[in-house]
Amino acid sequence: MIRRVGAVPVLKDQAAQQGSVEEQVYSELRDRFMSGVFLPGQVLTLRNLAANLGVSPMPVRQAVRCLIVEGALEMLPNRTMQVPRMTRDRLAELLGVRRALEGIATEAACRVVAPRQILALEKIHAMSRKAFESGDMRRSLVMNQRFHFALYEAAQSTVLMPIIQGLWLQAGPFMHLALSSTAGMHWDGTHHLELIQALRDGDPTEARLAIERDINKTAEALLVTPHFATGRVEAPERRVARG
Amino acid sequence: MIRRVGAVPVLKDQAAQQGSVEEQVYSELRDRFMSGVFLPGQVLTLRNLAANLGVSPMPVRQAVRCLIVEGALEMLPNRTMQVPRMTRDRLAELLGVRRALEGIATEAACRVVAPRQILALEKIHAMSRKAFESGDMRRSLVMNQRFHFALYEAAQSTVLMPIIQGLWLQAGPFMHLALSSTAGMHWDGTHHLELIQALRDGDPTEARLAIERDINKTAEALLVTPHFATGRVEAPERRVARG
DNA sequence: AAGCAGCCACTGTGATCACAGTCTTTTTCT
DNA sequence: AGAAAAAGACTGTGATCACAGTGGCTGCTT
Repeated sequence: MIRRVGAVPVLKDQAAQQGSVEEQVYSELRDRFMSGVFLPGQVLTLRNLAANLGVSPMPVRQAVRCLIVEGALEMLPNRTMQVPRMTRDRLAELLGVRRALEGIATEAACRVVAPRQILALEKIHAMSRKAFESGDMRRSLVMNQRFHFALYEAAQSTVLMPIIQGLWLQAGPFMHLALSSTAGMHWDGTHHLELIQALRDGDPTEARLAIERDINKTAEALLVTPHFATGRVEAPERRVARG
Repeated sequence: MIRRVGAVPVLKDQAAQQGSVEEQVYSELRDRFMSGVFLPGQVLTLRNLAANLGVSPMPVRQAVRCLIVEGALEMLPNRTMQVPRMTRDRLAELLGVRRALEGIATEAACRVVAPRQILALEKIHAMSRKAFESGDMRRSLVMNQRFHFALYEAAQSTVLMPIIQGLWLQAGPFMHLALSSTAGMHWDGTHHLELIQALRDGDPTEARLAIERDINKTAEALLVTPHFATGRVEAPERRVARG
């Protein structure tokens, strides 16, 4: 990638990283959504994102369009884009669909998972626990996400995986906003251990139940937070310097 | 919309139809996927689509990118785009997810559906039956799709609806290829009537079972067709005349 | 006549420019 | 001083151009 004067290239410009600039932008923006960089209600503009990423507005346009289609971003009637605010109803729906689809994915994964993958899950869970105990909720959340995705990846479903990723993408900004504070302290990874045991036992039904319990636990923690959409603006646009 | 010389404007250029050109293109392409205009394996190019729709390649680029993200379109390593071929495994996955999500949507719809909407469903079902009996499988399939979406729309879920649409979008080209022939003759709308009755009775569980039976019936019809991806090309690119 | 090299049409991608809206801010008038 | 109006900055959108990579076709060479 070509460095441009006056820009801050955030994208790794390692040789031939992968694919087109638009794909890199898309991937980078997804990461930001999943890791809580963007806040619910925050307004994004094409040119600001482009300048921030050190690329022209063109690839950003397409990436942003895709994010809108996925529901990760919202287009207001004014044609301005903002990361959606969360309502209780919408969150309940998202968690309900997650429960159904991640349950299916977990059953499928349990039938084909390799011992090596179970070990990887244990490792990720340990990192999540460690971050949790040291109070780094942000990191704990990211590792929790990696745990779930590592599990579903074992199912090798090209149908389920993109849909589940889309669900996390939609819930990402709110989850980080709600759980990065001390409100997230109610969560512990108990159900992850139950899941791992079920995988070892080769018991798909129990594995599914463990994941459902985990999602229910997350739901309990999320539904009691006071961060739902109200009338006021939660995260005003962070304007960049001009001139 | 401005008519351009030498082009065939397919998009309705009624005054201020809705939104941007890109949205119209996106909507039009979705309709084509859902109505069997595109065949599995068919290769699409930006400039051909643009010429065909009577617009510049720019809005088509973004619309196509969104379709790729949704899984309706596939990008080959050559960076050419083709509508994905279907495999038995992939179809089974799609139908499995459909069963889960449309089951949830049906239960939700059953709880809030209005008598007027049930009447609308009966009307759509009648049209589907009529087309079916007159041998117009293409139209029967489209009406069947409208039946399902009218049902799920009653659930008013902004989470479920886009996902279900995405699933139909992915299966659309193959369904039309497989069922437009006499192979689709095994299907009848029996389960639709059972569903309508369950809606009248206000019995969500029975409504869900009726939809699941309907999807299973579709699955039986689809899985016996010989149209799955093989080595040979099923639908070579339809090239347009060149100057 | 068969094989290989070179050419040409065509692909998606990215940048730049122009334009019509919207929203804020400033200016002007009462 | 307050309200209305106009000017200006900034938004997403679309069109056009340039470019590198790919594929297939043509025509020369052996």
